Amino acid sequence: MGTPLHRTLAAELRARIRGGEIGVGEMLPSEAALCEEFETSRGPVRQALAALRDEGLIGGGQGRRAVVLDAVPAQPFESFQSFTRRAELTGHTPGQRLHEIALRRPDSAVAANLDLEPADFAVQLVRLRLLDDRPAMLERMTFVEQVGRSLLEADLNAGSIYALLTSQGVDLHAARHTFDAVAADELDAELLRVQVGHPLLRERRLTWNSAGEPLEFSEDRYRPDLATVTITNSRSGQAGFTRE
Amino acid sequence: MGTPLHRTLAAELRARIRGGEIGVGEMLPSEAALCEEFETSRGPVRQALAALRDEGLIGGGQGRRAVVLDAVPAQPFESFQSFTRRAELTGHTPGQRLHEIALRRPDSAVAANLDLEPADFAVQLVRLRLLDDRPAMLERMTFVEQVGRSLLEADLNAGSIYALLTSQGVDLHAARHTFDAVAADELDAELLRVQVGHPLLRERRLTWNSAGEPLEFSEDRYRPDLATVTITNSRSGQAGFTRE
DNA sequence: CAGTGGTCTAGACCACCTT
DNA sequence: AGGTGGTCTAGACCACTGG
Repeated sequence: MGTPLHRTLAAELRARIRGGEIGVGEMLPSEAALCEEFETSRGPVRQALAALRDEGLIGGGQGRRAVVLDAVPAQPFESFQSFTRRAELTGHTPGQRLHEIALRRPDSAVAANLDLEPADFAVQLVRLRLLDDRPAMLERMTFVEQVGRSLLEADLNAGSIYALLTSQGVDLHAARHTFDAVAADELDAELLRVQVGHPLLRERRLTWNSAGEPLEFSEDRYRPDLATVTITNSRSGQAGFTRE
Repeated sequence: MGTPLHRTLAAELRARIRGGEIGVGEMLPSEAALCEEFETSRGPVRQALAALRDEGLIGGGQGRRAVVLDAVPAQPFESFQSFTRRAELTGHTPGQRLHEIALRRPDSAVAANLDLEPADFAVQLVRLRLLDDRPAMLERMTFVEQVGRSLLEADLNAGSIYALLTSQGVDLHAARHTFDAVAADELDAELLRVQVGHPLLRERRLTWNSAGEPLEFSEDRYRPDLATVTITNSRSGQAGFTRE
């Protein structure tokens, strides 16, 4: 025996859900029907359904057929890191306008987060992000010089920085995101087209490689009427992320 | 039939572990032994063991006896749901002051999220949360009547609502959290001791059971100088949560 | 090697939901 | 009333772990 039957069944059902063959809100076949289709007994079928239930993919109850609750996205890390990816997942058109990019010594707070010496340089950029052509988020990013160098020559009005860096082999492995709220300053107000003092959702993010070395420290500010951050978590431990 | 046998078994084994009858690092009886002791077949025994495994209480593997890993599980889900738990984890002292609790028909937006009919009642409460005696967060919670009833008689100035509900067997299985920023309204300003219009971090949360039925819809507002939300995610998929 | 858990079968009865 | 999932039984074979 290779893979257990119940794992094969769970994978098959996940594929049908993800592929849209069974849409959100629609009912799964009954356990009896699945038994017949896969020529097996109820044991493996129920084990597979329990796995999907744990993942939050399906719900239901006694006497009722199981119902598809969600069609979970595949790559939680990437979709959480990349504004571009998230926008595409939620059906919006992402855009961007570079405001500035510079090679300079970052201020001491940023340097401390990136574990830099006072003399070290970093690549900093300010970029306005658009959703369906409306200004939705302002990002102030700082990359350690080694990683940021290539950005100086890249076309930053083209698309996702994360996709670019990953394609160049940069090992973006994990990140810590901290959320709070701030009042819009003058630059925020100008670029996001809100009043000075308007409440903005702030995300500060430290990204590091698999050796634990910091690569990026950034601060993003969201217009709350155009963009929010959503996290789904369940008791089984799985978590998924979106922003829209 | 009243309580299913596998639940009774799980409760009995939990009690033995929590009571120290089977210490951390010690082995559980074999499945066969448990079958004999409780005069049942392997089905219910395995279902009970699977529940303990889910809770992180026991470990083990093919060919090996199950081993007690911990007497009290610390679930990532719970630590993300519970302000009390998070405060304790970060070394702060949590506190709370109940502002009001009511049984009423919620407004239509809340009712829609909880999938309620216009005539349905729900339990709503407003509670100020403290960190080291300073007002840090204001929560406006709504529970479906079935779940919220027990809160009307509970001492809500005592501690965690999530711990209370879980101990009563309420199946809190998954949640979706949405973050943005809002300006403080008059109630926020009074209780959190900030100016009207001050930026606050807002979290809206929908919690549901494993059948996919909504149980709770809440809105929390954080003073950004006293409390933030932090999420760590990595390419390997697992995610962890804290707020401080 | 024997013991153990992982998996699967083929039934059965009950409680609940829909009709 | 019939369909459906929740639960339970009493077997069976396999893969892995341990002495």
